[in-house]
Amino acid sequence: MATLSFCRTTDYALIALAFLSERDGVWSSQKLAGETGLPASLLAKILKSLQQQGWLVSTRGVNGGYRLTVDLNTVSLLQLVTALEAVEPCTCPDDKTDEYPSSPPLVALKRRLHKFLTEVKLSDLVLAGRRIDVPCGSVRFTAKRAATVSKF
Amino acid sequence: MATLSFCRTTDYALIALAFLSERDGVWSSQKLAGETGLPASLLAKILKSLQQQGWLVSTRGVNGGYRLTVDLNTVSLLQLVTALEAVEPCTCPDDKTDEYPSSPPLVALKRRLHKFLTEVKLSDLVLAGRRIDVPCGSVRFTAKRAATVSKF
DNA sequence: TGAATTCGTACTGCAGGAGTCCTATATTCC
DNA sequence: GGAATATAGGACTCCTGCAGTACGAATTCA
Repeated sequence: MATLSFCRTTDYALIALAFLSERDGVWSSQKLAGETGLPASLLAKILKSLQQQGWLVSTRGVNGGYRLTVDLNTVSLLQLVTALEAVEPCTCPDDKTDEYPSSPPLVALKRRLHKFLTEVKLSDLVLAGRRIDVPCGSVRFTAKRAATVSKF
Repeated sequence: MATLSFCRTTDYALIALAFLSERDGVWSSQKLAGETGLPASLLAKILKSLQQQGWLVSTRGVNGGYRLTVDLNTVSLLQLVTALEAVEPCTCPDDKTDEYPSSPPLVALKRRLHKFLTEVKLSDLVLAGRRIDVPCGSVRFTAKRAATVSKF
């Protein structure tokens, strides 16, 4: 189902960006996968997307790889999510691309979520993670797919 | 893709609940579908889920249907999302059901999202929608599927 | 009692996306 | 120049959300 969730792609991207932000230099997708424990195939795809966004610079060939070129303090969660999907920021909610009626409560929901995603910067998550102030009370989404369990 | 999105199920549920909260009486899924413009087949399934949550009471037979029995002020967005999926609230983030490492930034993200989802009550969305204070600046998720466009 | 209505459940099909894999291209080093 | 390495880009498979349909069970009403 996953009615609301961050999927693996977002998770992996966040992990990779956090890793790179704390380490200088060039990292190949293979090495990055080894260090972070993420599946290499998907990580490669994600890194390519991030490079296309201009957040990473890629170098081919021997000793090549990716290097972080953006300040995570300037990147919002919305930008990350947008970068990784077929998502477009919308300037006006009353456009007609929605197939089913965009009812008022739905619009209100959009606005809230937009605000939330915009306000959270990736650096916030990295720094918060470093502080390890992690009490219980988080959320876990359980997918039905055996190997896909955590959704965000 | 849909890395982060409310899917149709959540949207439809919200629309249906908002509709019922502003109208008293019993509504069959057929009538509700007619009034809201939602597909009857999926709406019927959603209503059943909501009934199983105890938010609606169902009556069979002629003049049967569903009736809202919960105060939307007491229902959070998290509860709605949870009710509609194979989602379990998690009491401790370090359980071992996650297949990939739950890195610190990821945990921080979970906490933020959990907080957001918990704080937004369904009544907030209904009331906000009624005020029609809807300036531009919302978000639109564009799926590739032709008839599926808006994701939340 | 029987007909009409409505929920409950199961089954099916389709489309799109997540995730994997394979090949082509670019770069470095010997 | 050739081998090794790494990104670039596509093609492919599988899963699942969405939707439709059909039949059975429960309830009302004539």
